[in-house]
Amino acid sequence: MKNPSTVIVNRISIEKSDFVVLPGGYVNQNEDVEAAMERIVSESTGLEKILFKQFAVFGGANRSFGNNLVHHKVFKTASEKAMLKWLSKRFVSICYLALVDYSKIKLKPTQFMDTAAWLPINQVKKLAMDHADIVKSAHDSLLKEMPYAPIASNLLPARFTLPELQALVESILNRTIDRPNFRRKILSTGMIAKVGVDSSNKRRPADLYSFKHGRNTSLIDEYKFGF
Amino acid sequence: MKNPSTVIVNRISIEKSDFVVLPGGYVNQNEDVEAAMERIVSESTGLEKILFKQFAVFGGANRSFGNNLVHHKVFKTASEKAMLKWLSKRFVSICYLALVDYSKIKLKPTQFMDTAAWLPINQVKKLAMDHADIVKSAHDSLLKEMPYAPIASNLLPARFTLPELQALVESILNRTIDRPNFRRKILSTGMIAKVGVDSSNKRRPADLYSFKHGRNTSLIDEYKFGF
DNA sequence: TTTTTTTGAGTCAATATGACTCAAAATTAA
DNA sequence: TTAATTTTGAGTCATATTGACTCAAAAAAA
Repeated sequence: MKNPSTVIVNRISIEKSDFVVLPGGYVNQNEDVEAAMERIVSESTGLEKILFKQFAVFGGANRSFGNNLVHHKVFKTASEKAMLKWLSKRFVSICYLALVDYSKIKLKPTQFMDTAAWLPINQVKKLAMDHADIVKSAHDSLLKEMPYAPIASNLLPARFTLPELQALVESILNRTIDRPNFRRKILSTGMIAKVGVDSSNKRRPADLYSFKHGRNTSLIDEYKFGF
Repeated sequence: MKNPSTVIVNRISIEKSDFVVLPGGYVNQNEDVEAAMERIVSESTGLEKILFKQFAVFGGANRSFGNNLVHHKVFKTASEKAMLKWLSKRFVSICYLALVDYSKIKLKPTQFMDTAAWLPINQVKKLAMDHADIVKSAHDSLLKEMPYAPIASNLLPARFTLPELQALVESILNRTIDRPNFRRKILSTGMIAKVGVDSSNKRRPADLYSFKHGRNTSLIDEYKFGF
Protein backbone atom coordinates (compact mmCIF):
# COMPACT_ATOMS: atom_id res chain seq x y z
CA MET A 1 0.00 0.00 0.00
CA LYS A 2 1.49 3.27 -1.05
CA ASN A 3 -0.93 5.62 0.64
CA PRO A 4 -3.95 3.95 2.14
CA SER A 5 -4.81 6.78 4.51
CA THR A 6 -7.36 8.39 2.28
CA VAL A 7 -11.11 8.81 2.49
CA ILE A 8 -13.78 9.49 -0.12
CA VAL A 9 -15.34 12.92 0.13
CA ASN A 10 -17.98 14.90 -1.75
CA ARG A 11 -17.98 18.60 -2.34
CA ILE A 12 -21.17 20.62 -2.18
CA SER A 13 -21.17 24.17 -3.52
CA ILE A 14 -23.91 26.70 -2.88
CA GLU A 15 -23.22 30.28 -3.75
CA LYS A 16 -20.02 31.05 -1.89
CA SER A 17 -20.53 28.26 0.63
CA ASP A 18 -18.42 25.19 0.07
CA PHE A 19 -18.77 21.91 1.93
CA VAL A 20 -16.51 18.92 1.92
CA VAL A 21 -18.38 15.99 3.43
CA LEU A 22 -18.28 12.24 3.70
CA PRO A 23 -20.55 10.41 1.27
CA GLY A 24 -24.05 10.07 2.66
CA GLY A 25 -27.72 10.11 1.85
CA TYR A 26 -31.22 9.32 2.95
CA VAL A 27 -32.80 6.04 3.90
CA ASN A 28 -36.05 5.60 1.99
CA GLN A 29 -39.26 4.71 3.82
CA ASN A 30 -39.33 1.12 2.63
CA GLU A 31 -35.62 0.48 2.39
CA ASP A 32 -33.27 -1.42 4.67
CA VAL A 33 -30.82 0.95 6.32
CA GLU A 34 -28.05 -1.30 5.06
CA ALA A 35 -29.52 -1.32 1.54
CA ALA A 36 -29.59 2.47 1.58
CA MET A 37 -25.94 2.54 2.56
CA GLU A 38 -25.07 0.10 -0.21
CA ARG A 39 -27.08 2.12 -2.73
CA ILE A 40 -25.30 5.34 -1.79
CA VAL A 41 -21.88 3.70 -1.90
CA SER A 42 -22.66 2.05 -5.21
CA GLU A 43 -23.82 5.36 -6.74
CA SER A 44 -20.61 7.06 -5.74
CA THR A 45 -18.05 4.33 -6.27
CA GLY A 46 -19.59 1.48 -8.22
CA LEU A 47 -18.53 -0.88 -5.46
CA GLU A 48 -20.81 -3.84 -4.77
CA LYS A 49 -20.79 -6.71 -2.33
CA ILE A 50 -17.94 -5.52 -0.18
CA LEU A 51 -17.57 -5.90 3.54
CA PHE A 52 -18.84 -3.04 5.69
CA LYS A 53 -18.93 -2.42 9.38
CA GLN A 54 -21.51 -0.23 11.06
CA PHE A 55 -19.32 1.47 13.65
CA ALA A 56 -21.18 4.42 15.13
CA VAL A 57 -24.29 6.58 15.19
CA PHE A 58 -23.91 10.33 15.36
CA GLY A 59 -27.15 11.73 16.68
CA GLY A 60 -26.57 15.06 18.38
CA ALA A 61 -29.64 17.31 18.42
CA ASN A 62 -27.80 20.14 16.65
CA ARG A 63 -26.17 18.10 13.90
CA SER A 64 -26.85 20.19 10.83
CA PHE A 65 -24.91 21.77 8.02
CA GLY A 66 -26.94 24.89 8.67
CA ASN A 67 -24.24 26.12 11.03
CA ASN A 68 -21.74 26.05 8.17
CA LEU A 69 -23.99 28.09 5.93
CA VAL A 70 -23.87 31.81 5.31
CA HIS A 71 -27.48 32.49 6.16
CA HIS A 72 -27.90 35.95 4.76
CA LYS A 73 -26.86 34.78 1.31
CA VAL A 74 -29.49 34.77 -1.37
CA PHE A 75 -30.13 31.37 -2.81
CA LYS A 76 -31.46 31.78 -6.28
CA THR A 77 -32.21 28.59 -8.13
CA ALA A 78 -34.83 26.08 -6.99
CA SER A 79 -32.06 23.50 -6.81
CA GLU A 80 -30.08 25.71 -4.49
CA LYS A 81 -33.09 26.39 -2.31
CA ALA A 82 -33.85 22.68 -2.06
CA MET A 83 -30.24 22.01 -1.15
CA LEU A 84 -30.32 24.76 1.47
CA LYS A 85 -33.40 23.20 3.05
CA TRP A 86 -31.74 19.82 3.03
CA LEU A 87 -28.54 21.09 4.60
CA SER A 88 -30.46 22.85 7.37
CA LYS A 89 -32.15 19.66 8.58
CA ARG A 90 -31.10 17.87 11.73
CA PHE A 91 -29.17 14.75 10.71
CA VAL A 92 -28.84 11.40 12.45
CA SER A 93 -25.97 9.57 10.76
CA ILE A 94 -25.65 5.81 10.90
CA CYS A 95 -22.01 5.37 9.96
CA TYR A 96 -20.40 2.56 8.04
CA LEU A 97 -16.82 1.96 7.06
CA ALA A 98 -15.14 -0.20 4.48
CA LEU A 99 -11.57 -0.63 3.36
CA VAL A 100 -11.12 -0.54 -0.36
CA ASP A 101 -8.39 -0.45 -2.94
CA TYR A 102 -8.64 3.11 -4.16
CA SER A 103 -6.62 2.37 -7.27
CA LYS A 104 -9.54 0.31 -8.56
CA ILE A 105 -12.29 2.83 -7.91
CA LYS A 106 -13.68 5.42 -10.27
CA LEU A 107 -15.49 8.07 -8.25
CA LYS A 108 -18.67 9.67 -9.53
CA PRO A 109 -20.79 12.59 -8.29
CA THR A 110 -24.24 11.66 -6.96
CA GLN A 111 -27.73 13.11 -6.66
CA PHE A 112 -26.86 15.50 -3.87
CA MET A 113 -23.11 15.75 -4.24
CA ASP A 114 -21.32 17.78 -6.89
CA THR A 115 -17.89 16.20 -7.00
CA ALA A 116 -16.25 13.16 -5.48
CA ALA A 117 -12.61 12.92 -4.55
CA TRP A 118 -10.05 11.26 -2.30
CA LEU A 119 -8.96 13.27 0.71
CA PRO A 120 -5.75 12.35 2.54
CA ILE A 121 -6.57 11.52 6.11
CA ASN A 122 -4.26 14.22 7.46
CA GLN A 123 -6.58 16.80 5.88
CA VAL A 124 -9.86 15.64 7.40
CA LYS A 125 -10.10 18.84 9.39
CA LYS A 126 -11.39 20.40 6.19
CA LEU A 127 -14.56 18.33 6.51
CA ALA A 128 -17.81 20.06 7.37
CA MET A 129 -19.87 19.55 10.52
CA ASP A 130 -18.51 16.72 12.66
CA HIS A 131 -17.31 14.58 9.77
CA ALA A 132 -13.72 14.75 10.98
CA ASP A 133 -14.92 13.18 14.23
CA ILE A 134 -16.61 10.47 12.22
CA VAL A 135 -13.36 9.66 10.44
CA LYS A 136 -11.58 9.53 13.78
CA SER A 137 -14.26 7.25 15.17
CA ALA A 138 -13.98 5.02 12.11
CA HIS A 139 -10.25 4.69 12.57
CA ASP A 140 -10.60 3.83 16.27
CA SER A 141 -13.22 1.24 15.48
CA LEU A 142 -11.08 -0.21 12.73
CA LEU A 143 -8.15 -0.72 15.07
CA LYS A 144 -10.39 -2.24 17.70
CA GLU A 145 -11.98 -4.56 15.16
CA MET A 146 -8.68 -5.57 13.58
CA PRO A 147 -8.01 -8.65 15.68
CA TYR A 148 -11.49 -10.03 15.05
CA ALA A 149 -12.89 -9.29 11.62
CA PRO A 150 -11.49 -9.54 8.11
CA ILE A 151 -12.79 -6.19 6.93
CA ALA A 152 -9.42 -5.91 5.27
CA SER A 153 -10.43 -8.69 2.92
CA ASN A 154 -11.89 -6.08 0.57
CA LEU A 155 -8.33 -5.12 -0.15
CA LEU A 156 -7.02 -8.53 -1.07
CA PRO A 157 -7.62 -10.68 -4.11
CA ALA A 158 -9.06 -14.16 -3.51
CA ARG A 159 -5.54 -15.54 -3.66
CA PHE A 160 -2.79 -13.52 -2.02
CA THR A 161 0.74 -13.91 -0.73
CA LEU A 162 1.81 -13.53 2.88
CA PRO A 163 3.93 -10.46 2.08
CA GLU A 164 0.83 -8.89 0.51
CA LEU A 165 -1.23 -9.59 3.60
CA GLN A 166 1.54 -8.26 5.80
CA ALA A 167 1.84 -5.04 3.81
CA LEU A 168 -1.91 -4.54 4.20
CA VAL A 169 -1.88 -5.13 7.95
CA GLU A 170 1.13 -2.86 8.30
CA SER A 171 -0.69 -0.07 6.53
CA ILE A 172 -3.73 -0.46 8.77
CA LEU A 173 -1.71 -0.59 11.97
CA ASN A 174 0.66 2.06 10.63
CA ARG A 175 3.76 0.23 11.82
CA THR A 176 6.24 -2.27 10.46
CA ILE A 177 5.97 -5.92 11.41
CA ASP A 178 8.73 -8.49 11.70
CA ARG A 179 8.22 -10.77 8.72
CA PRO A 180 9.05 -14.14 10.29
CA ASN A 181 6.94 -13.36 13.34
CA PHE A 182 3.99 -12.25 11.23
CA ARG A 183 4.20 -15.41 9.19
CA ARG A 184 4.42 -17.59 12.27
CA LYS A 185 1.40 -16.01 13.95
CA ILE A 186 -0.88 -15.91 10.90
CA LEU A 187 -0.12 -19.47 9.92
CA SER A 188 -0.53 -20.72 13.48
CA THR A 189 -4.11 -19.40 13.55
CA GLY A 190 -5.00 -21.62 10.60
CA MET A 191 -7.20 -18.90 9.12
CA ILE A 192 -5.54 -19.13 5.71
CA ALA A 193 -4.58 -22.09 3.57
CA LYS A 194 -1.94 -22.45 0.86
CA VAL A 195 -3.61 -22.66 -2.53
CA GLY A 196 -0.70 -22.38 -4.94
CA VAL A 197 2.40 -20.48 -5.88
CA ASP A 198 2.69 -16.98 -7.28
CA SER A 199 4.21 -17.53 -10.71
CA SER A 200 4.24 -13.86 -11.67
CA ASN A 201 7.22 -11.59 -12.17
CA LYS A 202 9.10 -10.29 -9.12
CA ARG A 203 11.83 -12.22 -7.29
CA ARG A 204 11.52 -15.50 -5.50
CA PRO A 205 8.02 -16.99 -5.98
CA ALA A 206 5.77 -16.58 -2.96
CA ASP A 207 3.17 -19.06 -1.79
CA LEU A 208 -0.43 -18.11 -2.52
CA TYR A 209 -3.01 -18.31 0.26
CA SER A 210 -6.77 -17.95 0.66
CA PHE A 211 -8.87 -17.28 3.74
CA LYS A 212 -10.51 -20.54 4.78
CA HIS A 213 -14.22 -20.22 4.12
CA GLY A 214 -16.36 -19.68 7.18
CA ARG A 215 -13.38 -19.98 9.45
CA ASN A 216 -12.70 -17.94 12.54
CA THR A 217 -10.43 -15.07 11.57
CA SER A 218 -9.70 -13.83 15.06
CA LEU A 219 -6.08 -12.96 15.70
CA ILE A 220 -6.42 -13.16 19.45
CA ASP A 221 -7.56 -16.09 21.53
CA GLU A 222 -11.14 -15.09 22.07
CA TYR A 223 -12.15 -14.20 25.58
CA LYS A 224 -8.78 -15.03 27.05
CA PHE A 225 -6.98 -12.15 28.64
CA GLY A 226 -4.23 -13.79 30.62
CA PHE A 227 -6.48 -15.41 33.19
CA MET B 1 -23.48 -12.41 41.00
CA LYS B 2 -26.19 -14.95 41.51
CA ASN B 3 -28.00 -14.59 38.21
CA PRO B 4 -26.79 -11.78 36.04
CA SER B 5 -28.19 -13.17 32.80
CA THR B 6 -31.38 -11.19 32.83
CA VAL B 7 -32.74 -8.39 30.66
CA ILE B 8 -35.37 -5.72 31.23
CA VAL B 9 -38.51 -6.19 29.16
CA ASN B 10 -41.83 -4.41 28.77
CA ARG B 11 -45.15 -6.06 28.09
CA ILE B 12 -47.65 -4.49 25.75
CA SER B 13 -51.21 -5.80 25.74
CA ILE B 14 -53.77 -4.96 23.09
CA GLU B 15 -56.93 -7.01 23.04
CA LYS B 16 -55.69 -10.59 22.84
CA SER B 17 -52.32 -9.59 21.38
CA ASP B 18 -49.46 -9.65 23.85
CA PHE B 19 -45.94 -8.36 23.20
CA VAL B 20 -42.85 -8.72 25.27
CA VAL B 21 -40.28 -6.24 24.03
CA LEU B 22 -37.04 -4.56 25.05
CA PRO B 23 -37.43 -1.05 26.44
CA GLY B 24 -37.52 1.53 23.70
CA GLY B 25 -39.04 4.77 22.51
CA TYR B 26 -38.87 7.67 20.14
CA VAL B 27 -36.19 10.25 19.62
CA ASN B 28 -37.73 13.70 19.68
CA GLN B 29 -37.04 16.18 16.89
CA ASN B 30 -34.72 18.37 18.95
CA GLU B 31 -33.22 15.72 21.18
CA ASP B 32 -29.85 14.00 21.11
CA VAL B 33 -30.23 10.34 20.23
CA GLU B 34 -28.20 9.58 23.32
CA ALA B 35 -30.37 11.88 25.46
CA ALA B 36 -33.47 10.08 24.23
CA MET B 37 -31.98 6.76 25.22
CA GLU B 38 -31.11 8.11 28.66
CA ARG B 39 -34.59 9.54 29.05
CA ILE B 40 -36.23 6.24 28.18
CA VAL B 41 -33.92 4.28 30.47
CA SER B 42 -34.47 6.75 33.27
CA GLU B 43 -38.28 6.55 32.89
CA SER B 44 -38.22 2.81 33.14
CA THR B 45 -35.48 2.20 35.70
CA GLY B 46 -34.61 5.46 37.40
CA LEU B 47 -30.99 4.88 36.44
CA GLU B 48 -28.90 7.96 35.69
CA LYS B 49 -25.34 8.57 34.62
CA ILE B 50 -24.41 4.99 33.94
CA LEU B 51 -22.13 3.73 31.22
CA PHE B 52 -23.78 2.69 27.94
CA LYS B 53 -22.47 1.29 24.72
CA GLN B 54 -24.17 1.84 21.39
CA PHE B 55 -23.64 -1.57 19.85
CA ALA B 56 -25.86 -1.97 16.79
CA VAL B 57 -28.50 -0.49 14.53
CA PHE B 58 -31.35 -2.69 13.42
CA GLY B 59 -32.79 -1.15 10.29
CA GLY B 60 -34.53 -3.77 8.17
CA ALA B 61 -37.24 -2.33 5.92
CA ASN B 62 -39.89 -4.66 7.38
CA ARG B 63 -39.11 -4.15 11.04
CA SER B 64 -42.55 -3.64 12.55
CA PHE B 65 -44.64 -5.14 15.29
CA GLY B 66 -47.48 -5.20 12.77
CA ASN B 67 -46.47 -8.72 11.81
CA ASN B 68 -47.09 -9.84 15.39
CA LEU B 69 -50.55 -8.31 15.46
CA VAL B 70 -53.83 -10.05 14.87
CA HIS B 71 -55.05 -7.72 12.15
CA HIS B 72 -58.71 -8.61 12.04
CA LYS B 73 -59.13 -7.80 15.73
CA VAL B 74 -61.26 -4.83 16.64
CA PHE B 75 -59.37 -2.16 18.49
CA LYS B 76 -61.83 -0.18 20.55
CA THR B 77 -60.32 2.55 22.66
CA ALA B 78 -58.50 5.54 21.25
CA SER B 79 -55.46 4.47 23.24
CA GLU B 80 -55.55 1.05 21.64
CA LYS B 81 -55.93 2.52 18.18
CA ALA B 82 -53.02 4.84 18.76
CA MET B 83 -50.94 1.94 20.01
CA LEU B 84 -51.91 -0.13 16.99
CA LYS B 85 -50.78 2.66 14.68
CA TRP B 86 -47.53 2.96 16.57
CA LEU B 87 -46.85 -0.76 16.47
CA SER B 88 -47.47 -0.91 12.74
CA LYS B 89 -44.80 1.62 11.92
CA ARG B 90 -41.46 0.68 10.44
CA PHE B 91 -38.84 0.92 13.18
CA VAL B 92 -35.15 1.74 12.98
CA SER B 93 -33.64 0.81 16.35
CA ILE B 94 -30.41 2.33 17.58
CA CYS B 95 -29.44 -0.14 20.26
CA TYR B 96 -27.60 0.53 23.51
CA LEU B 97 -26.56 -1.81 26.26
CA ALA B 98 -25.60 -1.33 29.87
CA LEU B 99 -24.74 -3.69 32.67
CA VAL B 100 -26.54 -2.94 35.89
CA ASP B 101 -27.13 -4.44 39.29
CA TYR B 102 -30.71 -5.57 39.02
CA SER B 103 -31.05 -5.91 42.77
CA LYS B 104 -30.86 -2.14 43.04
CA ILE B 105 -33.39 -1.28 40.36
CA LYS B 106 -37.11 -0.68 40.78
CA LEU B 107 -38.77 -1.10 37.40
CA LYS B 108 -41.65 1.15 36.35
CA PRO B 109 -44.06 1.05 33.39
CA THR B 110 -43.66 3.89 30.88
CA GLN B 111 -45.71 5.94 28.48
CA PHE B 112 -46.01 3.19 25.90
CA MET B 113 -45.28 0.12 27.97
CA ASP B 114 -47.72 -1.48 30.38
CA THR B 115 -45.48 -3.49 32.66
CA ALA B 116 -41.76 -3.80 33.19
CA ALA B 117 -40.02 -6.98 34.32
CA TRP B 118 -36.79 -8.94 34.29
CA LEU B 119 -36.61 -11.76 31.75
CA PRO B 120 -33.99 -14.50 32.16
CA ILE B 121 -31.79 -14.54 29.12
CA ASN B 122 -32.64 -18.15 28.31
CA GLN B 123 -36.20 -17.03 27.63
CA VAL B 124 -35.47 -14.26 25.14
CA LYS B 125 -37.19 -16.25 22.43
CA LYS B 126 -40.43 -14.95 23.88
CA LEU B 127 -39.51 -11.46 22.70
CA ALA B 128 -41.47 -9.91 19.85
CA MET B 129 -40.10 -8.94 16.44
CA ASP B 130 -36.31 -9.35 16.27
CA HIS B 131 -35.64 -8.40 19.88
CA ALA B 132 -34.14 -11.80 20.61
CA ASP B 133 -31.60 -11.07 17.87
CA ILE B 134 -30.88 -7.73 19.51
CA VAL B 135 -30.14 -9.42 22.82
CA LYS B 136 -27.86 -11.88 21.04
CA SER B 137 -26.09 -9.01 19.30
CA ALA B 138 -25.69 -7.19 22.61
CA HIS B 139 -24.10 -10.21 24.19
CA ASP B 140 -21.68 -10.68 21.30
CA SER B 141 -20.73 -7.03 21.46
CA LEU B 142 -20.29 -7.21 25.19
CA LEU B 143 -17.85 -10.08 24.92
CA LYS B 144 -15.95 -8.32 22.15
CA GLU B 145 -15.78 -5.10 24.16
CA MET B 146 -14.77 -6.82 27.40
CA PRO B 147 -11.00 -6.52 26.98
CA TYR B 148 -11.25 -2.81 26.21
CA ALA B 149 -13.98 -0.97 28.06
CA PRO B 150 -15.09 -0.91 31.68
CA ILE B 151 -18.80 -1.13 30.94
CA ALA B 152 -18.86 -3.51 33.88
CA SER B 153 -18.06 -0.60 36.17
CA ASN B 154 -21.81 0.06 36.51
CA LEU B 155 -21.94 -3.12 38.54
CA LEU B 156 -19.26 -2.27 41.03
CA PRO B 157 -19.23 0.21 43.90
CA ALA B 158 -16.55 2.91 43.83
CA ARG B 159 -14.41 0.76 46.11
CA PHE B 160 -14.43 -2.97 45.52
CA THR B 161 -12.38 -6.05 46.31
CA LEU B 162 -10.55 -8.18 43.80
CA PRO B 163 -12.79 -11.19 44.51
CA GLU B 164 -15.80 -8.97 43.76
CA LEU B 165 -14.29 -7.87 40.46
CA GLN B 166 -13.43 -11.45 39.61
CA ALA B 167 -16.96 -12.68 40.35
CA LEU B 168 -18.29 -9.99 38.04
CA VAL B 169 -15.93 -10.86 35.20
CA GLU B 170 -16.68 -14.55 35.69
CA SER B 171 -20.39 -13.91 35.33
CA ILE B 172 -19.87 -11.92 32.14
CA LEU B 173 -17.53 -14.45 30.59
CA ASN B 174 -19.61 -17.30 32.00
CA ARG B 175 -16.60 -19.28 33.15
CA THR B 176 -14.50 -19.66 36.26
CA ILE B 177 -11.15 -17.92 36.49
CA ASP B 178 -8.08 -18.98 38.45
CA ARG B 179 -7.89 -16.54 41.34
CA PRO B 180 -4.11 -16.01 41.53
CA ASN B 181 -3.87 -15.61 37.77
CA PHE B 182 -6.74 -13.11 37.67
CA ARG B 183 -5.16 -11.11 40.44
CA ARG B 184 -1.77 -11.13 38.75
CA LYS B 185 -3.13 -9.95 35.41
CA ILE B 186 -5.44 -7.23 36.71
CA LEU B 187 -2.80 -5.80 39.00
CA SER B 188 -0.13 -5.93 36.30
CA THR B 189 -2.26 -3.68 34.08
CA GLY B 190 -2.21 -0.99 36.74
CA MET B 191 -5.83 -0.08 36.00
CA ILE B 192 -6.85 -0.30 39.66
CA ALA B 193 -5.22 1.02 42.82
CA LYS B 194 -5.50 -0.14 46.39
CA VAL B 195 -7.53 2.36 48.43
CA GLY B 196 -8.06 0.56 51.70
CA VAL B 197 -9.13 -2.62 53.39
CA ASP B 198 -12.57 -4.15 53.56
CA SER B 199 -13.38 -4.11 57.27
CA SER B 200 -16.82 -5.64 56.88
CA ASN B 201 -18.07 -9.04 58.00
CA LYS B 202 -16.97 -12.18 56.11
CA ARG B 203 -13.64 -13.96 56.65
CA ARG B 204 -10.17 -12.58 56.01
CA PRO B 205 -10.31 -8.86 55.16
CA ALA B 206 -9.81 -8.16 51.47
CA ASP B 207 -8.02 -5.17 50.02
CA LEU B 208 -10.24 -2.48 48.52
CA TYR B 209 -9.48 -1.11 45.06
CA SER B 210 -10.71 1.64 42.77
CA PHE B 211 -10.35 2.10 39.05
CA LYS B 212 -7.72 4.72 38.41
CA HIS B 213 -9.42 7.79 37.01
CA GLY B 214 -8.94 8.34 33.29
CA ARG B 215 -6.64 5.38 33.02
CA ASN B 216 -6.53 2.89 30.18
CA THR B 217 -8.63 -0.10 31.16
CA SER B 218 -7.64 -2.36 28.31
CA LEU B 219 -6.95 -5.92 29.31
CA ILE B 220 -5.00 -6.70 26.17
CA ASP B 221 -1.92 -5.02 24.83
CA GLU B 222 -3.53 -2.78 22.29
CA TYR B 223 -2.79 -3.50 18.68
CA LYS B 224 -0.36 -6.28 19.45
CA PHE B 225 -1.35 -9.65 18.14
CA GLY B 226 1.77 -11.72 18.40
CA PHE B 227 3.68 -9.87 15.69
C1' DT C 1 -7.97 -24.14 70.67
C1' DT C 2 -8.87 -26.21 66.38
C1' DT C 3 -11.10 -26.24 62.03
C1' DT C 4 -12.93 -23.93 58.09
C1' DT C 5 -13.28 -20.31 54.86
C1' DT C 6 -11.46 -16.60 52.33
C1' DT C 7 -7.70 -13.80 50.66
C1' DG C 8 -2.90 -12.64 49.32
C1' DA C 9 1.56 -14.35 47.69
C1' DG C 10 4.62 -17.48 45.35
C1' DT C 11 6.36 -21.45 42.30
C1' DC C 12 7.27 -23.65 37.93
C1' DA C 13 6.65 -25.93 33.56
C1' DA C 14 4.67 -24.92 29.12
C1' DT C 15 3.77 -21.59 25.76
C1' DA C 16 4.09 -17.28 23.23
C1' DT C 17 6.64 -13.40 21.87
C1' DG C 18 10.45 -10.30 20.09
C1' DA C 19 14.68 -10.00 17.84
C1' DC C 20 17.38 -12.17 15.27
C1' DT C 21 20.13 -15.32 11.44
C1' DC C 22 20.28 -18.18 7.45
C1' DA C 23 19.26 -20.31 3.13
C1' DA C 24 16.57 -20.80 -1.27
C1' DA C 25 14.73 -18.86 -5.56
C1' DA C 26 14.47 -15.57 -8.80
C1' DT C 27 16.16 -11.13 -11.13
C1' DT C 28 19.76 -7.92 -12.27
C1' DA C 29 24.47 -6.51 -12.84
C1' DA C 30 29.18 -7.49 -14.06
C1' DT D 1 28.31 -17.22 -17.27
C1' DT D 2 28.92 -15.71 -12.88
C1' DA D 3 28.26 -12.74 -8.97
C1' DA D 4 25.52 -9.53 -6.50
C1' DT D 5 20.86 -8.22 -5.08
C1' DT D 6 16.25 -8.77 -3.79
C1' DT D 7 12.52 -11.31 -1.94
C1' DT D 8 10.60 -15.22 0.44
C1' DG D 9 10.52 -19.24 3.58
C1' DA D 10 12.50 -21.53 7.60
C1' DG D 11 14.89 -21.74 11.96
C1' DT D 12 17.11 -20.13 16.50
C1' DC D 13 17.08 -18.36 21.14
C1' DA D 14 16.54 -15.37 25.11
C1' DT D 15 12.75 -13.31 27.39
C1' DA D 16 7.97 -12.61 28.75
C1' DT D 17 3.49 -14.46 29.54
C1' DT D 18 0.33 -17.97 30.70
C1' DG D 19 -1.89 -22.01 33.05
C1' DA D 20 -1.92 -24.94 36.85
C1' DC D 21 -0.61 -25.30 40.94
C1' DT D 22 0.86 -24.82 46.38
C1' DC D 23 1.22 -22.28 50.59
C1' DA D 24 0.48 -19.12 54.30
C1' DA D 25 -2.15 -15.37 56.71
C1' DA D 26 -6.45 -13.53 58.67
C1' DA D 27 -10.80 -13.93 60.46
C1' DA D 28 -15.10 -16.57 61.73
C1' DA D 29 -17.11 -20.84 63.31
C1' DA D 30 -16.82 -25.27 65.66
